[in-house]
Amino acid sequence: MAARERGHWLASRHRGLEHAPGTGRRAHVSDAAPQGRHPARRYPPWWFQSVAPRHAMTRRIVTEASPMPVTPQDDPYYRIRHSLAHVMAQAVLELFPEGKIAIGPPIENGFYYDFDLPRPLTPDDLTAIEAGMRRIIAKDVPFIYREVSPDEARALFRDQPYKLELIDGLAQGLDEYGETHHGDTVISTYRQDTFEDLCRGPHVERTGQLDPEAFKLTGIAGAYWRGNEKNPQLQRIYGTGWANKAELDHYLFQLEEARRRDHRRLGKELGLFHFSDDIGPGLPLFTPRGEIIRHEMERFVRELQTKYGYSHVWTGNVVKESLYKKSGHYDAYRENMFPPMVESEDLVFRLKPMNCPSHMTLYKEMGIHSYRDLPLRFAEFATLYRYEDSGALHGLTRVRALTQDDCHIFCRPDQIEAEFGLALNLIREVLATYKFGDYRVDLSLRGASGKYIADDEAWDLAEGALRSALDHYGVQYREAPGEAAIYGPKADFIARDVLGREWQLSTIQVDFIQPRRLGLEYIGEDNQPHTPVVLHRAVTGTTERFLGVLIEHFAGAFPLWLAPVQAVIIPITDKQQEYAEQVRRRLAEAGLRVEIDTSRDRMQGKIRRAQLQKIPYMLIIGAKEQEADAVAVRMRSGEDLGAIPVAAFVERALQEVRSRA
RNA sequence: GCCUACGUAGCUCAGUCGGUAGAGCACGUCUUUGGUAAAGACGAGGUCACGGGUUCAAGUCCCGUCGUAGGCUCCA
Repeated sequence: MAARERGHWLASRHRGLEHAPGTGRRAHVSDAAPQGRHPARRYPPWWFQSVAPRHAMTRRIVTEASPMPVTPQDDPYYRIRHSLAHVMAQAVLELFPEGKIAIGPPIENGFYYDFDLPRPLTPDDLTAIEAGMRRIIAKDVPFIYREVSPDEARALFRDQPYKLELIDGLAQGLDEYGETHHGDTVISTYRQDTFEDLCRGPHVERTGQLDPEAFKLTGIAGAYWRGNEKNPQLQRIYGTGWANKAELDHYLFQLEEARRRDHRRLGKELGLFHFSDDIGPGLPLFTPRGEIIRHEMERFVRELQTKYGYSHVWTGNVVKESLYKKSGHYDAYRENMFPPMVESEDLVFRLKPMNCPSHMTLYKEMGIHSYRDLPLRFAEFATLYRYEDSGALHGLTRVRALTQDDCHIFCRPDQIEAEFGLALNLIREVLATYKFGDYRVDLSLRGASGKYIADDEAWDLAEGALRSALDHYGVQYREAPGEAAIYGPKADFIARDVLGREWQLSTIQVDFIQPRRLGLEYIGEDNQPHTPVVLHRAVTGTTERFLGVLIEHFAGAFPLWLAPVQAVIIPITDKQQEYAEQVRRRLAEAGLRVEIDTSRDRMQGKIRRAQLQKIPYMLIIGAKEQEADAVAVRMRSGEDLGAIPVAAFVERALQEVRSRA
């Protein structure tokens, strides 16, 4: 059903930009059924994969063609987790002897197994299953390997339809995920105790080698057989498994830390935004404090864009539906647009789900363009509206009203490399300011499939330009064949936050197709009309989503320039009220966001509240400070700077704001 | 959209076998005027998401709707 499958030229054109860059949430290594065609990823046990699969899934917006399986070579926990999956399957079958088993691989942090069971599982079942697993472990039975012929395998699993399907695939040289398998296919099984499973291993030698205190079943979820929504939905049980209890505890602690940083929780605690049933799902409301952060974020990108030679345009929020019929979005994107506003049969409007048709229309309306006028860089911070599936909504990171820091660069083919480099620099500066020091770049290229627009010359030109720009700026990148947009290659910037979770933030895409389709032109040196190239580019992606990421990245403790309240004045007694107001006015006039805590609490209470609100500076004012025209500065870190003259504090704070430190 | 669970005061949560609703924080009033993470007392605050149903009686049981959470799918 997806346009991409129909091979429409627009189908993946917006994968990134028109779709909030980075909202793309593709399968993550730990969750979806492995597809087995990605290179193995190596990681130490305490690296960022230590975040729970469930969290990782919602947080890691990494663009992967398909999830990468954990493989025995690169994961010391493979045997433990794979063995736990088998033990769990045995425990489940002991409870449901008629249950059907599907697949159960090890994943980051643990394992899962998919079942087709006569009734839905409940959390109580998990407890019973865990108990069953411990009994099996206590038996200390061996894992026994054997190879079988396809016919033997079919006989062995005659009551297991999912296994039979796997066996048929194996017999045809496919692996267990239906992918082409390299080398000879050997059908093998592992048996422990009463449970024998189709499996290539490896496993631990005996169940007794599994620590009964080092695993935990973490959740029940629906999952489609082989990840295809047309297939029956199975019940998946997730578990986490480690070498010992200390490791499990460490992992659970990290989960707790991730929960503590959850932007939905912090957004509420810090009073930044709300969702309301009266407004609608996926439509966030920003409080005065939340709006300040949005404003500062946009102001920062706007300032930089201006410095880099971008101009800003405004194309509104409502567009005639007919434009999207011309651009092709109507067919490819209709499902994700809010329903039409019908004035008459010939006059139908839509809320704008992406900027590019509007920007390209503006380009045309502005008259005939000379090659000398290019590049034209149209940036915009308009809010777009997309009717996301209800099940896809998630806090600020997946919303139905999203504000992109979007830009369309109209240029000549020979300008692509320079424009790419310009965008690259801009992105690097922005990410550095937000303290995303660790990021990587995926260069998404054409794959073998036929979904790409055929124009080898244009593709080669675009790819060459991207490569040389990346090389020129010394950016390391990983090639991702088959990940390009249909109309051209792109570069996705994947940043890692302080917890090591990855987020696709920025993206730069090269589009040779849409400008042609919408009839854009410029007059070349040869006095002939030419079609410009359009670069789609986003820096932080969308304000909403990036704010969600920032909240988690900073755990709500924003740097001074972003902090909604930069300083709170804490008078020790009522006698300092007047002086406090005087100080407040001086700071406000200097451009600082400052409040006085006028509550009747004692100083300790006011400090506590300011700490919990993660306000960068607490300015304590008592008789001594009033005497000295000073404030006693306590920082959010707990550090006490002692009494500082008001003017000196203003200077210090302004410097910190200006440098966006 | 699909699977499962959840929805009780502004927030975080308790509420047993069906018998007219509870705590802490926040909020208000009063007392306390304080030196770096919570002073004390009193008070107000709920159509138990919404709509049906069963029952003498529903926060509690059943059905539907909406929303949220964790996954799956999607992400053009």
